[in-house]
Order: sequence, then C-alpha cells, then structure tokens
Amino acid sequence: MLQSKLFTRPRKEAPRDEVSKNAALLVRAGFIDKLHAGVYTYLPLGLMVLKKVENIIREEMNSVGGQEIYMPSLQPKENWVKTGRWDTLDVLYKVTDQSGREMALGPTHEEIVAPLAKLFVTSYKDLPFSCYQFQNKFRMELRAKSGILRTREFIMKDMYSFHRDEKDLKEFYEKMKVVYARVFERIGIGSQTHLTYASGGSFSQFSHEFQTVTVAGEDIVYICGKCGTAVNDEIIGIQTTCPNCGESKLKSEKSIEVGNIFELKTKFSEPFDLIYTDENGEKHPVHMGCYGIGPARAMGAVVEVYGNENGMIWPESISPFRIHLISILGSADSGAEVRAVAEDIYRELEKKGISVLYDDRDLRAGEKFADADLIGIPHRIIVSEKLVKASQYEYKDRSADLEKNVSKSELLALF
RNA sequence: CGGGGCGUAGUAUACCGGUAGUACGAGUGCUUUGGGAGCAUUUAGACCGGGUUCAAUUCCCGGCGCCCCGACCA
Repeated sequence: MLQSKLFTRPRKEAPRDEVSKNAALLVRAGFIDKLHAGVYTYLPLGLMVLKKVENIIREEMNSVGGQEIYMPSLQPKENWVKTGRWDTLDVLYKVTDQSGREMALGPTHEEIVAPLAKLFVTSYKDLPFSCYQFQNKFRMELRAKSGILRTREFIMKDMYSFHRDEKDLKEFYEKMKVVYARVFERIGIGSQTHLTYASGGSFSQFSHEFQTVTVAGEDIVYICGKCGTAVNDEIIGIQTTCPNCGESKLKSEKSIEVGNIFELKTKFSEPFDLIYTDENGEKHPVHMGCYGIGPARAMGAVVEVYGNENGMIWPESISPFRIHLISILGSADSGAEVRAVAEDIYRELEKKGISVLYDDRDLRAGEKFADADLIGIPHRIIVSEKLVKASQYEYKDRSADLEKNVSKSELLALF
C-alpha cells in the first residue's frame, strides 16, 4: 500500500487524555481514534492488526472443530429474564424501541446460544459440538480505562461447547487450554502469558484465565517460577501453592486478562431447557463450556509488551504489513531516480505476495523514520540516493536489531 | 459508585477580571534533503448554561465531557 494514500497520519504528540501506553501509541500512530470514553474506532492500520489477531484465533478455533457463527447484539429481554440476569447484571445496556419493547445490547451470548443450540440438539448423537463468533460486546463499565484494555464496546471471540456429560466437557476444556496457549504464542505474547487459576464461581472449583504480565494490567497474579502456572489474586487465599506442580514460592505480578475459559456445566442449559435423550431414552441437560478472548484487548496487551517511547515493534504475525519500504528522496535531481528504484522493488515484493507499506511521501528522512518507528513494522527496507548509486538496499530487522546493505537479489531472497 | 484532577485553534500548551500568545499541524512561495529542517506568509481557539461584575476565557454555581485512584468486573 502507498503510504501517501493512507487517510490517517501519524502525529508527534498523544492527546492529553490518552495516558495509557497502548492508547497513546496507537492513537499517535494512527491505528485507533477515541470516540468517547471506552469506545474506539479502528483505523486502517489498527484494523489490519485486529484482523490478523482474529484470523489467528479463527484458525485455532477451527482446529478444534469450532464452527463460526454470528449472533445478534440486539437481544430480547425475555432471554435475560429467563436466566435472571436482566435485573442482576449491572453492566447490561438496556434499550427500548418505539413500541416500548425492551432489549439488551449483548454483553455476552449465553442467553442467545443456549436457545439456539436447543433448535438442533435432541439426541446424544447431536453432541458434542462447538461454535464461536467474533462479536461486539457492550458492557456498561462504571469506569472505562487503560485505553483499549477496558472498553464499553469491544470485540470478543466467544466460543461455546456442548457436551453430553461432565467428562466430555472436561476433555474438551483441557484441549482448549492448549489451543489458547497457542493463540497467545502466535500473536507474540506467549512467554508473558500465563495459564492462571481463577475463581470458578458456583459451578466449578476453578475457571482458567490467560494473564499477560504487564505493568498496565489491572489484575494481580502469583506465578510459579518452576512451571509458569499462575494463581489469580482473587483465590490466593484458598490456593496458596502452584495448582499444577505444588511449588510454594510464587511471584506476584500485575497482569491483564487476555482470555478466559470456564465450565458452564448446566447453568444455562437448564433455564432454556436444553436437554438431550441418551441411548436409553433418558433425558439429561446438556453440559456447556465457554471460552473467551478479546482480540482488541490482546492487541493492547501486545502494545504494552512491545511498545517504547518511539513506537511499536509488532510481532511479525500481527504486523499490519510485513515490510515498510521507505524512499529517501533527497534532492530534486536524485529524487526521481530513487523513486523509480523504490517503486520497482515495491512492485516486485507485491508480486511475490508480500504485504508492503511503501512510504512514497515527499518528506524528509527524519520524519519518515520517526513515523516508521511509530507504526512499528518489523522489517524495513530503505532506498536512498547513496544506496541507489551503489546498487544496494538497506535492510533492517527491527526486532533483531539487525541492519545490513544488500543487493536486490539478496533482498528478494530474504522474503 | 466513592474520591481527586482537568476542559483554551486540528494537536500540545501559556498568560490574564479589560485586544488570548507560542510551538507543531495544515495552505502558499523560496531554500534545504539519511533521524521530526530554515525563512517568509496564511489559516485556525476559550465545552454548555446561569450568577457576580461597568467588564468573565479568567471568580462562583450547575450541567456535560475526559483522565487518574479505589470499588466493581461469568
């Protein structure tokens, strides 16, 4: 993509009201814009990152047989009354239409997916299965904060699984732990993200969270130095040792919850009468599991981990582009030649199917470099008068801090 | 929801009870060209409502908005 065509533009300073690192950097780099408290627009570069995060999650959900669906945000009041959450869930946004009919803006989708499953589940032969979606969730947070880490409208991948009994649910649940770890590994925060034991609510002993260590986090976890498993502060009173290996020395860290999984069991199947008939003709409630990841929050966590005062360095897997090609046009006479060489390599890379952000703007070198630092694409190629004269290209791998001059064929061989 | 802070050009800021200043950005011209260039020139601003006052962007009250701390966060 030609950078001159991007309708957004990086800026030198963050707005005064964006204090958190993730929002300050993302706003400065032109990835997001704040509409109001806790509600952000995703601009072209930001949406590219978000979509890459989503696609990694999608691939992993598909790998365990998850089937993608899309459920509505506008949800009937009756479903929420049925589970008793219409009056008890204080983050629920309620809207009323012209006829006076009340509805909820979905903060989650158990109330929708359980009756949905009821349409298709009658026999043990219909189980197990799982479905998921990427959907905007609305939660009336009393206090939105920390940039895109805690917002009132946010995208969430929520998957729901349906099983004939607790044992089958448990097996699938264990598989999801592995799949979730792989998601966070792939988006670049694997080593900072810990499987964390948390409160299981009234239906199981524990739920599990995936907590990414960062000072911007709002949770506190106690991490086992031996196996990396963590315990959430909320249950450290009842779980004082590592639940995985028994180690008693745990280190406390601030962290952000980027994913969580829990066993719903029959909590939602019962109110919606979601039952199946077994081999003997006996009826049983379906056992459910629920698995959430906030792609935008995960993206914010990545920024918290990799951002510095100059900008980002994106993990390659979710970088908006693979390569940032920068032309240093120099004086008017050399400019045309530099531009021709840059356009040529741009076309060749695109032809190879490599995504390139080509900074073709007629700006000075310093400004282009500063913008590139902010945007944070990990691979950088520079074309300048000096380099053109020597038939060389400067290649920089920003995450490896590697910088070298290469010929065209060497350059193309790198990707 | 409790506590605190802040609302001034597109952005970041300054001053002031009496004509609102600077920088960046944006536009134009010339020079410059490998780390946010220089000169000239143009552009553009006091959140809303009420009160005090001869006079309010400034002081007071209310609203709205935003940020931070805490509480909350299947």
